[in-house]
Amino acid sequence: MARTTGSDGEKTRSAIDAAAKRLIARIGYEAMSMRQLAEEVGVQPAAFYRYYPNKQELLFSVMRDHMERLLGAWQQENGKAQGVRERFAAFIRFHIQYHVERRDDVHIANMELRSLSADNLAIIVKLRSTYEGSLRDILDEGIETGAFDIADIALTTRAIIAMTTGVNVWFRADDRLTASEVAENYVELGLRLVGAKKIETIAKGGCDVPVGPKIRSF
Amino acid sequence: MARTTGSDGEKTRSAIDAAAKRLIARIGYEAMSMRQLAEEVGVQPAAFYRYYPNKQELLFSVMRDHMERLLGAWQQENGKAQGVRERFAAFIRFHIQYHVERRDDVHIANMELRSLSADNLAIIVKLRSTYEGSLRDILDEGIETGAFDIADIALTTRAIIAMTTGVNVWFRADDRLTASEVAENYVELGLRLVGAKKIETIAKGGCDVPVGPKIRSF
DNA sequence: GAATTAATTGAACGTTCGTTTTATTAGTTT
DNA sequence: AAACTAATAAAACGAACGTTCAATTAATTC
Repeated sequence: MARTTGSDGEKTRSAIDAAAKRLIARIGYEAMSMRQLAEEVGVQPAAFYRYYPNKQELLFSVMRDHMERLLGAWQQENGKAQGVRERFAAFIRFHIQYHVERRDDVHIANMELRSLSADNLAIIVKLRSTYEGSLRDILDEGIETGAFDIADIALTTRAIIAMTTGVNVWFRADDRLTASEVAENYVELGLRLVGAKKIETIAKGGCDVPVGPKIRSF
Repeated sequence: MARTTGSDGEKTRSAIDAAAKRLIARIGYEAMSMRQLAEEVGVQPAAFYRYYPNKQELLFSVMRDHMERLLGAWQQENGKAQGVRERFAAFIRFHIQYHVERRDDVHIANMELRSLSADNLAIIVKLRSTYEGSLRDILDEGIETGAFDIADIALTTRAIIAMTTGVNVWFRADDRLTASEVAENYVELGLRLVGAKKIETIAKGGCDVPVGPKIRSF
């Protein structure tokens, strides 16, 4: 046999992408064989090479696409919020929602950096630090305006990224908490981390009574 | 050739362990070949099988040993601290110090779970949740005694674990912060996360003025 | 010093790896 | 309907994989 009836380059390409994401997220890039990928797509291994020059380029493409989509989505969201506190909350909401919605993409981006070639790694790391830098900018602004109380910005930025990204490890859609409930919990945790003062508190010069979300664990 | 002069089973075993940890941490379990490992040790590939039945058992051994060492070390540390607040601080200090001291072990434990067989995974996951459970116990106690203010214990536990474990990703020994400086910063962040009240505050029924460590970022 | 055990080598096993080449058919254009 | 392009299959490439086996030498025991 050769070309199959109803075969379509675009459909095959996206089928390859989808299958690759699933497989890489599940078993890892190194563990995924091209034959495994081909079978998942329902095609012979050789067909892959019409769409990508090699396995490495597939991984890079998946990660680059994800990072650019992530950055674009956040830039769109970033403009909406008014005030540092709300911008900070918006970042955390966005970050967690996005992570939950595109689990595989995010998981690959977090786990497969070491499988990238040196050149590709440099590109992805740059995109990643652009994204993380946008959180840092919010913390900077929060300090300048006096809304936040932060001892070490770089360290706190990393702490928040790690904390929120960690959701991806344990979150399941059928859990007791929905994605937005988790997000709201993390907004509160984040506000605590940055030492956010209540808006009235800043004006009055008073002090905060900690208020958390109403959801309690069992 | 056959047995080499000065060859010693114990030394070879620990050389294999050390090389394996380095390699797996650096390039990953799947990416590490037995020939690569053997060369790193300075031995022929076949020599490995005198010490481990197969590659999987090596990974499992590395991870089990690490988890048991971690648990043992924390149990030793756990008894010392007085009061919930100090116990909590001790956990964070311990966790970060241990992570910094045994980077490779921790990195492997975090990254290579998916490369374990089902049976081995179950054992490691159990050890892991025992460790994380000991943090949760501290949070529970903090809530009961009124020292902490936490909306969702399970979620906050995970947030703290993720935040502190994340140190391993970016910490370098030659960074601007020493391990214990980082640890102290994270103790403050942790206390914020759990809504810890100052000891005097609890008695007086007053409110907190956030106080962070003195180290500022540049 | 002979017998035994410990530690390793060198060569090979069959399998799977990522990838390439060539041929063949499906769809599109002229 | 002929010519052309797109999309695939089938088969094979050499290299590398984890692992096994038999032979060999070093160290230890008797």
